[in-house]
Amino acid sequence: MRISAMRRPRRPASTSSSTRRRRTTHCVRPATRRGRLSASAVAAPLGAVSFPGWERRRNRIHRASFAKGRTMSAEELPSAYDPAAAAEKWSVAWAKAGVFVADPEAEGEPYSIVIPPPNVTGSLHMGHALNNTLQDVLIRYKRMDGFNALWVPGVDHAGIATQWVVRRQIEAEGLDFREYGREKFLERTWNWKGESQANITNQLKRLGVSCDWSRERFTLDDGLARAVKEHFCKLYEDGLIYRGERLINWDCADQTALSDLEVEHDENVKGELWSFAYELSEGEGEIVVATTRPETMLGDTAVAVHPDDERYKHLIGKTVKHPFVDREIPIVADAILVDPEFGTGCVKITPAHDFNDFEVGKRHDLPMINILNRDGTINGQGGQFEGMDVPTARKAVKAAIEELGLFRGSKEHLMNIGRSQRSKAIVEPMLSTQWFVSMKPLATPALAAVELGATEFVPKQWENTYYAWLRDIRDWCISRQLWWGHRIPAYYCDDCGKVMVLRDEPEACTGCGSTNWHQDEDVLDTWFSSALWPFSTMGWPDKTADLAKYYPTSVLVTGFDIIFFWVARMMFAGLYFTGQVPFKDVYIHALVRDQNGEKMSKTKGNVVDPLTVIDSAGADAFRFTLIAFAAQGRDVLWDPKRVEGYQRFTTKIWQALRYCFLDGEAYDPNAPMEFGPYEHWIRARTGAAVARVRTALDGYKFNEAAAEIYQFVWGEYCDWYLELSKTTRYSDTLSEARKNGTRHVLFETMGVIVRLLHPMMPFLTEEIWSKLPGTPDGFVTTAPYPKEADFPRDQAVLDEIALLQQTITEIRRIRGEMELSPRVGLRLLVGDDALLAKLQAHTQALDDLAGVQVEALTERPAGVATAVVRGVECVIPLEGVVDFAEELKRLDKVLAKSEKDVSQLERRLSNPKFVEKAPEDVVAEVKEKLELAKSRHETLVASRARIAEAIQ
RNA sequence: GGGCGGAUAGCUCAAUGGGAGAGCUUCUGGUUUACACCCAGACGGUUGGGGGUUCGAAUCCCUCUCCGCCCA
Repeated sequence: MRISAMRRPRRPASTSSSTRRRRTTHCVRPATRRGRLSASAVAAPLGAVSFPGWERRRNRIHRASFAKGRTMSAEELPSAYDPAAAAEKWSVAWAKAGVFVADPEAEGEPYSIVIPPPNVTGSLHMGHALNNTLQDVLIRYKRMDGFNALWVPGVDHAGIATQWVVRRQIEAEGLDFREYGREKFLERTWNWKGESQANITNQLKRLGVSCDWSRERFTLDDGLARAVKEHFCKLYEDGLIYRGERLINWDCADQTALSDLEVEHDENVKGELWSFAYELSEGEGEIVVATTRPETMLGDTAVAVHPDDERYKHLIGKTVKHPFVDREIPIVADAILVDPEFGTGCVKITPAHDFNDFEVGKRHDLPMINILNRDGTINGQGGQFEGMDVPTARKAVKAAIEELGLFRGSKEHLMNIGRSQRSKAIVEPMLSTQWFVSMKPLATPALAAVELGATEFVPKQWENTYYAWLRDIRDWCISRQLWWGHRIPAYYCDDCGKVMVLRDEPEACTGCGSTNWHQDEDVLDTWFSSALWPFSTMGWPDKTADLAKYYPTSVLVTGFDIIFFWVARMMFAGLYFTGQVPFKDVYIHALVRDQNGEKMSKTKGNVVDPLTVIDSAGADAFRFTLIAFAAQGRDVLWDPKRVEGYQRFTTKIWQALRYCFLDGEAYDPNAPMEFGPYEHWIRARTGAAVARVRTALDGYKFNEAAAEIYQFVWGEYCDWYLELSKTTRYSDTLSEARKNGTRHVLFETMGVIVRLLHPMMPFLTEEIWSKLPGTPDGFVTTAPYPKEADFPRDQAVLDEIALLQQTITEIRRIRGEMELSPRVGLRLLVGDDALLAKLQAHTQALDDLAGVQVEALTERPAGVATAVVRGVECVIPLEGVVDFAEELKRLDKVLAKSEKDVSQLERRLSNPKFVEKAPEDVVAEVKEKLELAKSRHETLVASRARIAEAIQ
């Protein structure tokens, strides 16, 4: 049964306070208010902003402002935060002031990061947004914390990826890529690079990153080209780069060699295991082999059997006849490759087109016959099949073999197909002359550096990935038959054929003196230049001030997908050329996926564009969302709802700021000020929050740092301190010094909040900082990061306010559960003098926040609701207000919970082994909990009995 | 074939051996103004299944199921 409506006067106990509040309110609402507000609303910058998501809201809020006519302070505060305007304003201001430009001569321990350079293939995706947000959090945190911080930005030419993009553009115009020509292509690609770089830079700036743009680099710029030449020449001189004919992965679409890492494998593709017979050259008989690639038989140079296989032992050393080309093929014994259990136990060997067969070829000194042209068609070695592409040749070979009667059956077979990561074309293993890096000597120190802890991965588990690759490393094919990239600094004499590897073009052949020479047409693998990034961007191979100050870098922030491609290669290049690891920490973050956990990709159409999110929610909310999602070792499943939530967080902060400014004019930082318990409390809580945020950031626990700030701002500062501050602000018994103290702490705490939050929400915090009174001039960007030691820890006041909070929460719960309107004024009768005294120190707060008047429990009214605070019974007289059957029901529910609490705690303590073996403090804690639970339970039982009695 | 990661409230995610939290959603009550993008309160869980270690397990070990990734 619902209570009868009983209007509760604002302050039942003291009507004076309510009139007083009105008076106070009048003080901050001068008669001229209306005129001022209209003017300021017209002048507000909001109208000029094109910001789709905020349009509706802004209009509404502005109408509300007109209607309400609130005055802030001497400086009118806009009624809503405008993220687009703030972003624009502060990006320009920071750039103009050069606050992110690092000075190696300046003081401060160095803290440096080099950006993982985005590819100039277009624009940035969510993964980049996450990656750069995390770096910005770190660099802003450290910069504020007194470090000499440098964050080097830049972009990567991304050879094959960019070439592919531009090639598609050319082909979309109906032109042939090869005919287009190298020179024209390069010109066009440079233009594209300019566009893409501008696009990326703009995106990064919109995100609010604090890179040092004066140091922006590009992997193909002059300085880095010099570094790459040095890299190549030094390794060559040291015998770690060689040119040789090896089996490589050939991309027939791009017509280039690829490294092992650039090949993706499609798993469990349905294919055909196709068998045919080779007839013995001499005598009767045949040997049956099976293959998934019948056309490769054109390059077969052996058939292998297991040496112990009785079926074929007698054939070892004999030959079979190739049906299409004039070639005798030996039958060899190979125990490593051949599994006698699989198929017929005979394996055709094509050393020039299969990695396993290549090894067999080396073991048995077999001829290696390349049957493919660069474009993937069959060459002259293929006889009658010359000129066909692979699929055509496959059909034709099968038909021809069937015609000869050598076909021996076919069955379905699941297999893996290698494809080019970029062109998606099927990769053909092919014998080819390329440049390689000897990896073993480079990998060893790179492994040791991580094993010994010179570089640490976070989370640590990624070190296993790194180890696994480096321990099983193969030589790195670095030449690419592309046009976009660093040209290999190798020169060939046209007369004597001498190979010269030089930092500068030769005047003449160093062998024969001829001036007829040509440079290698090929370019280097992109990662060959990226490997140098941490030091090439700082001026290496010169000895620069930047290198001296900022190298090795402090941390590399990147995704796990390029641990092999990039992280490992930077490690061995860094160690080889500088003798130092390139970074102390490697923070590996997750991939951003869509809500279904799928990788975002253009083909799936599930891509979320960072700029769209920034446009609708603002960079601050967007960044905060990414940070809150960035739990270690877990993928980020993008959820638009979360952005909305954090957008509301920005609003909440802004509204809190407006509250601080309510009588901002009255605040005087130089006037006398005193702090009350609430001021002492929030300052102690602030110190604790600062400590937690710092701990989280120091351990790369980005999501924890975000959660701590969110909880502190919303759950403590707004929900409690702001409400409690009203009791002081609107009081007419408290001194002006107390009120000034409250205003001071409101602003002071807001100042701490914006500094704590700045690395995550740079624009909002800078905007607020610029408006806060009592803060030093300058940007929050360069203000000191808060320290725990700045705030006194006052355990007594923490306990006092915790008690107040518990009491208020208990009463609110009773109100909620019994559906008592907040308008209904209640009395709270406390049955313990000590508790009563403590609560009476907060009568105003209990009235404002819980709507109760605190009194001693002298006589017990017939009908009450019961709250138990610290084991003490507090009753709320409810006669005529509430149905006691309801209260009985409610108490039964509470009792059930309380009983469960007690029995659980008792069970734990009744276990002698627990008391014996568990740490003392744990046992003591449980005992204490039990005492509390018991006394609470007893009180509740007694209360219930009294109510039951009253009903009868 | 080898390796790694994940499975926790309806949803998205936290919680590094001391009886599981947040946001969103849902439900109840509230606009006497910092904020309805708000406030107050409630509901919601055999932490994928099974076994083990331990006084005590979401957490450590084994095993099974499902999902994702890397390598060969």
